[in-house]
Amino acid sequence: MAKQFYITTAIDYTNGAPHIGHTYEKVLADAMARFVRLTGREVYFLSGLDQHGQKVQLSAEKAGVPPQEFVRGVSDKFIALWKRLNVQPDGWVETTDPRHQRVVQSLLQQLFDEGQIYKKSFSGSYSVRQEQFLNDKDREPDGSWGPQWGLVEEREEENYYFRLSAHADWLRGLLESQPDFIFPANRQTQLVNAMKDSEGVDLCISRPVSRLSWGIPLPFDAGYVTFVWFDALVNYISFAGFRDASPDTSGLPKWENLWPCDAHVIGKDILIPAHGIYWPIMLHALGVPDDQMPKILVHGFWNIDGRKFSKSEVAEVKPLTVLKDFDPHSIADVVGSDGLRYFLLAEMKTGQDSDLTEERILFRYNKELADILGNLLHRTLNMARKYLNSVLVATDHDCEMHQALRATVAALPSRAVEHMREWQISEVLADIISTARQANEFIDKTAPFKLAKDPANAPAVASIMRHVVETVAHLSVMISPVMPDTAKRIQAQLGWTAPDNITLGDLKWGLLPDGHILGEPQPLFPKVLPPA
RNA sequence: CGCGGGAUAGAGCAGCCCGGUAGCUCGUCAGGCUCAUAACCUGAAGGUCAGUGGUUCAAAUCCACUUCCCGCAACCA
Repeated sequence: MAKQFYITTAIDYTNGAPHIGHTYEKVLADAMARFVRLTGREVYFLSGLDQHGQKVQLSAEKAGVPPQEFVRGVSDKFIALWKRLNVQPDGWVETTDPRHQRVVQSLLQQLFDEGQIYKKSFSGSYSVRQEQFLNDKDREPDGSWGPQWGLVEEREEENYYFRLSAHADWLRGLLESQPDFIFPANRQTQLVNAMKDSEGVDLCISRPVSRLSWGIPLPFDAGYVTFVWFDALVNYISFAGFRDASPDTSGLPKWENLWPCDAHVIGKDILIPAHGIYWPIMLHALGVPDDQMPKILVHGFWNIDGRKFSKSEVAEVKPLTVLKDFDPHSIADVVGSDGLRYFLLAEMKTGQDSDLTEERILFRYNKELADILGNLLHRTLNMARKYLNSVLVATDHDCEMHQALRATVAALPSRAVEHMREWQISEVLADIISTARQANEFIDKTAPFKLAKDPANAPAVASIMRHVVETVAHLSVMISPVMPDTAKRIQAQLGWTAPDNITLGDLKWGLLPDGHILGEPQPLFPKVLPPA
């Protein structure tokens, strides 16, 4: 079996409800997965949730429920949102899964046995209320500890550490020899720079059970649980069937078919140090060879009014007219789940930051989706019904404009593949909308609504209609990775269904055969107008 | 001299790697069309490409410096 295309997302922390940032990343990865499938390659898409840790434990206590119950509630919110937005991973991570815990413990035991994990003590300022050590970053401008920390005292604690520093030179070498380890390239530069002045610092991987009980116990010391890194990051391999000799591997894929990962899709906030330093070094320490290192795709953030997205600042945003707020559900309520998917992927150039504004959301929806694409289908089906009784027939009629339209459509797949080499989905979408514009222009220039007045022009009218309808059929397939529901709705109106396993290579002119009967026109994207 | 990104028509962006008198979408103004979700198509106005200096026959594009904006700053044990 050929190696599958393996794509993952960061796993989201189950401490609060999903917001637009979580949503973008999952929609991006989902569209990437669907696109790669459209090229004919098998794909395994993994996503999920990080459920352990201090904050979850505290939030659960505050809510007065056991952590399991708290985590379940938040997890279900993520699951419901992904379902609504057609984010469909093949594998689903929940770090409380026993299959995951077994792999984590096995890895830790291996590293402990090899002497890569050791115990040492640390002393520092400790906030009793927040149950955590503080550092200088947490101080107020005047150097004092803020009231949110409560009583701060000096405390000493023993913990387990992973010998991260022992592998720093190896990582520097890897970054030099594999310049495409991280995309976009400037992120790799940033990482290399960040490592220049790195000192010999090791990674703390544990917490005493007395402080943190909601986690995976260390296999070699029952007094501690695993702290974040060896729990969360390991999901990428534990749920990929790594070390699947354990008794229960039900539902897990075959490791040999997946690894190495083709794209760890993450936000720029967790590249350094987690995914850029800890993760490759962990893999290296575990014996993963250099040519089996994963690829990392770093995406940007959504800004609101030019500033970083933050809950406290949302209130200062200029008033919205039709959106309730920028919650993913609120946006989908107005422009639909595909409208939201389209906006997120059309608006952001993969790897960079973008602004999130109501104006842009409505523009993308009303102008591009409703006016250009939706209206194209609508006007065409309407004319086909009037002039052709909705039946496609063969004619010899042809001219330069027909040829030009066919050429544009024929070039779409290869252009899309080219753009997707750097995951520029926004460019693929721009091509699709541009093609729809060309089809609108084609209609205006050839004017079938005028030709139809004279029966002698019947072949020309039939040919024009057929060209536009065929174009829309191609567009429906091209746009399906981003708007899966819309693709189906377009096809339903065309009276056509693309085969489930259709690939870009199947997109030859003539998807709709002679005698094909078109369906009824129905506005695809009802306009969203602000209240008067 | 901490690191990275950005500064291009009223707005949002592309072009910069591989120098050759600036492009896309929206908005504005004017026109066309009438099949269509008051949708579609065409044309026009609008920019000395943040600033200064340098390299060059020629710079938005290369180099240096400056200004402003955004984000990050691994050791949260």
